[in-house]
Amino acid sequence: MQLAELSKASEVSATSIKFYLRSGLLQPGARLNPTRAAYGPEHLQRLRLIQGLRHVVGLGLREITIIVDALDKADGSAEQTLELLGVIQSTVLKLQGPEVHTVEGDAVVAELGWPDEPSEARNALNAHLAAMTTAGVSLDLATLRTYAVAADSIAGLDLDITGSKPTLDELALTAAVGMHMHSQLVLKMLALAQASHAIRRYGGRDLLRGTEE
Amino acid sequence: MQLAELSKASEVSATSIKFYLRSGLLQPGARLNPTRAAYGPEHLQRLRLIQGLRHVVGLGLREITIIVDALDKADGSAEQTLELLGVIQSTVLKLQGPEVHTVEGDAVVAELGWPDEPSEARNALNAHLAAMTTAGVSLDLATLRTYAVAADSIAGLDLDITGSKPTLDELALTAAVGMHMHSQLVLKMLALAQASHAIRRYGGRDLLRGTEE
DNA sequence: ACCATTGGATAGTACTCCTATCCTACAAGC
DNA sequence: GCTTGTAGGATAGGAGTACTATCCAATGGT
Repeated sequence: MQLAELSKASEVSATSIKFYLRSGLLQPGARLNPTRAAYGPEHLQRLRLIQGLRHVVGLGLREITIIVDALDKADGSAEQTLELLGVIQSTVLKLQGPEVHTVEGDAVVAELGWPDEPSEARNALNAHLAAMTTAGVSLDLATLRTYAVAADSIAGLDLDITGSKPTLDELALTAAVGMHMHSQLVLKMLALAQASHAIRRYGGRDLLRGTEE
Repeated sequence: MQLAELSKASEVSATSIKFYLRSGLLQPGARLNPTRAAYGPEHLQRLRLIQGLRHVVGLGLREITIIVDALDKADGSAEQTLELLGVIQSTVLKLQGPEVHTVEGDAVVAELGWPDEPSEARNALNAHLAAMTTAGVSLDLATLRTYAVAADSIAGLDLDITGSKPTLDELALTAAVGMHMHSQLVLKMLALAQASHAIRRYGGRDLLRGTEE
């Protein structure tokens, strides 16, 4: 398979494929001679992954690069695949941040019986709790506990990402799309729940109590 | 207060303020003469709102324009303030989408006893459910119910946005920052919960079951 | 041998969010 | 009254992202 064929099969323009090659998102094909290269099904798969991460999950090229690099490092062993899924989680859910520590985070972990181990997710939670305090958004431990219990009940459900995906690229795409879709679903469900509560409480009016009027 | 003073008070460069004026994000000041205008505290407030929406919530200028326009239409009555909060919710949580209808959405609303009324949030949920089906992300009703119950338990908590904010601009900023921070908190909590479940289940390894190796 | 194609590289486009600069009128001090 | 300086309007430029179009020499199939 050469460039034109790869382009047609993936529905990505030849120029865009060249662009991805230059950007390091796509491995170069096997060089046949100085001006020709052959691409295989792995390139098609990678292109599908890139397109999915780009247009379904909405990641930028820099973020896609992170996932693709992790993918190229992984060899298919369970350890490295778990590591890969961790990279995907932190990239899709934008967990990156400086290392922070908060008492509230520890309290939640202890209370829910979650393993007391450092992780990017835990650090992101801590960093966000600190940011909320900085931004002056009040948050008591009872609220946090409610969030944690809700998250705990959800978390048992959507881990079955790893059905029977033949390639790591497909696994990565399924995992990323699944994480993105589920997290967005939770957000939207939350929005509807809030709107519903507001309507039920105030009958569509009188939401404000302490305002003028 | 003239441009330079407004700039110093708001910590926004004079050129940026001019840019916001051109973009319609900031109302023009009271014209003193053809080349001079006076700005009041409402301009300072508006700038603080813009900066907060831009850098804390991470909205684009187009989205900020939507909120600012809703703000300028609102007169402080309860109805219009509720409407304003709806606009803020749908902008901050990115709920906009085409009108869709799904049976799952109706089932959730019925089951949770939420009022059976159309809303942007409900529509966004329906649209997202349809998108998940299209993307091939499996989702059974039991999972959806778990999400809904979790959302329901959370929703009762963070509606107390409307403490005693003297101006609509301050109310809008507090509401937007609160919604953003809480939704991100839920996402991060969910990530930690998932990571914790994974560690607890697999002891940090053997996450994969149906893969090679 | 020939002509289209390949792949490499450079430059340009579209979009967003500013920032720098220029210009002219006006205000205030002397 | 005159100079100096600042306001405010407008235009152009700049940085970042994600492509897209074009050019070109080497080459492969016919």
